[in-house]
Amino acid sequence: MAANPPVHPTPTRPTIYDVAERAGVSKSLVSLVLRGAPHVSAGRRQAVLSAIDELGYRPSRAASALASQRTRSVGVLIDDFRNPWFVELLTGLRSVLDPAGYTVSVADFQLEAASGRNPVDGFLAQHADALVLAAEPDPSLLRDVGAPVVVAGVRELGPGTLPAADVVAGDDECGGELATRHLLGLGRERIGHLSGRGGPAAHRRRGYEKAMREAGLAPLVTGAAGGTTEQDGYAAALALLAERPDVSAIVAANDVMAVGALAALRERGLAVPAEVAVVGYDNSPLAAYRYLDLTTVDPRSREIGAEAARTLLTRLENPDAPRRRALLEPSLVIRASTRTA
Amino acid sequence: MAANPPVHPTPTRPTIYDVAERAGVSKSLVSLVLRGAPHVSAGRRQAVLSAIDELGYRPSRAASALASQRTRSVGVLIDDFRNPWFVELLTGLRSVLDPAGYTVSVADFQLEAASGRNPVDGFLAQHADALVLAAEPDPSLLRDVGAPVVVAGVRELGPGTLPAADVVAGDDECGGELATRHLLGLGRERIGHLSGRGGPAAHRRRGYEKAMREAGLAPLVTGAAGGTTEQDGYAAALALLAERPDVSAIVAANDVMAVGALAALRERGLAVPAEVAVVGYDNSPLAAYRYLDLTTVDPRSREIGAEAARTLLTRLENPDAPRRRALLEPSLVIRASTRTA
DNA sequence: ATGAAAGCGCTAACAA
DNA sequence: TTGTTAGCGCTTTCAT
Repeated sequence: MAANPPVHPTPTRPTIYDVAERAGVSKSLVSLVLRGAPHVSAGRRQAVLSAIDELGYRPSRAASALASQRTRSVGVLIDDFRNPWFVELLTGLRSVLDPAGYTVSVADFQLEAASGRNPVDGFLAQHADALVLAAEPDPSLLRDVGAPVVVAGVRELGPGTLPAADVVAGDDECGGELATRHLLGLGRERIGHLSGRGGPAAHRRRGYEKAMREAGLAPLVTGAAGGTTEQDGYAAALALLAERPDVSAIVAANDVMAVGALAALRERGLAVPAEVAVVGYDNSPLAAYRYLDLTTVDPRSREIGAEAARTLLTRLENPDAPRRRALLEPSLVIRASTRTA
Repeated sequence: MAANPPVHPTPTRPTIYDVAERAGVSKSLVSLVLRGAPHVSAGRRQAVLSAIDELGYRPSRAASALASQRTRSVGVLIDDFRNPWFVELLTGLRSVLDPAGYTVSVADFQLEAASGRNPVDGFLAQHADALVLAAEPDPSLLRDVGAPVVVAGVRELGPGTLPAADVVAGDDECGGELATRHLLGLGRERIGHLSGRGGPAAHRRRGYEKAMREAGLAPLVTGAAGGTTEQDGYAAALALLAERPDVSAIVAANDVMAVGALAALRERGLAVPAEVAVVGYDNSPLAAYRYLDLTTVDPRSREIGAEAARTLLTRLENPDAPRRRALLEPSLVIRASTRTA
């Protein structure tokens, strides 16, 4: 069939060829200018730059990736977009990846899994140069990852997983201790803990238990087999109150669980912090809401992100460097939920 | 120079060539199998499939994008990762884009802007076939977007922007009315509104004002020049209370602002909902927290996402189809913050 | 139903 | 300092 002449002059995007022609140079020179090569004469560089501008040229990542076998991009796998702790992590990551010329693309583990896709595969198909895991993924997802992986924010992966990955995380055990000792320092002794499944929760729980034992007190944990949402926090708090109606303080495995606990306490007519003090974990935006004003452990997610990025860059330069494993020390943010007069 | 033999057997990923060789067919056939072409004999198809499996082959998106000039990917630009309304939107988008074989990649406008990058450029460089804007972006970012754009969730762009974009959004004006009429139906008459900058807030405000006028009441709006965060909500609520200490209900431009208002009301010793009823907007996860239990307008973000995706697919098939502009009707979710008795 | 061959837009030696 | 020249891995006519 005869092709109809296109109605609009085919808006095919300009290539280096077009730029080169317009600037009166070769494509290689254009490529050099784009990559900021050092030995290009000012005149030619300027010519190329204006040609780029006039044509509205944008380099094709696909072509560049194909030719160079690298994308200068890193894939970041977030645990769950609904838990906004990742925003700070991302900010930290970008603060070092951006200046280094890397692009970051993010995906949400929950969402991907819900679609029946393997998010790691997705990044690999996109030729991400490296992966950041801000999640505790199923080990099976990680077989044959050819790219360097940094686990950020989660202290440990399941047994046998990814021995080669670098890890940059908050010291959750220390954080659990910190929260508990704060409460002990306030004179509270009947301190319960709301926990959940998964590595981070387990470490936080361990910290709580350690602090309790060292104070000669018996730990009391609920919810350890459940999830870590607001609803789970609510349920775990009810369980705690049922088992020990006289609790005087609660350490939650994260901020949203702490909010769930607030609801349970209100239902039982217990005043916070007067009768029961509450500490969360994550220092999420939630904890700072005036209406909640939650004391919380700050894992310093932004710094974790920055450090993870640095680790990544190092690993990219030197694939055989020894495995890195950094634990950042958390700090405590004291707010109204533990402030007694 | 003589190439040193690589220390590790170069772990170069397999290509269609490798697959073809192993399966004893041509590269073209492999490509056909990958694309699910109809006229391939079962035997060869099987051979190719097992070769793929044995080799752990993953197609290179870069090569495919370059050769086919399409990526089957759409870029989604989120307003702000901190406001989790986008999660439902994304879920809706993916519910139709996934089955259609499209990949979605997301970026956060705030984060990108903070890095001094143009997020739209980023998507374009990645060869996204189309863009979804779940934000109200600066018009200047959108010059020369060669790809179809669908604006999702935000009703209107600034003047003169992107006349060619399709729009799928919630009817925010209707939502504002809905919230206000609900309060009026409860017998409240001294209803104030907390507003903020930007299109969505403006529409919601208009709905509130309309409902008030139709009820013969004088609207009272604060915060219209400010932001839309929890802090802004707190400040706007204080301003409202200063101007009209006897308010009996508050409509907030979104859920986080409503939470800010709760704090202000508590500070003033006003009981919710007994003395002051509060309505939010977005039906975000926040509103469902038991401790907050906020009546809120549900824009039906998931459906907006699905509809936006359908619109996108249509546009991709037919670039010259007439511009689409759909407004979904919001509904009200009634919770404790307006439940009297 | 299957194969051959010509690119897609760019990078990276190498040559000049 | 700049130009030439091969590909990178895949898609896509066009033959067969």
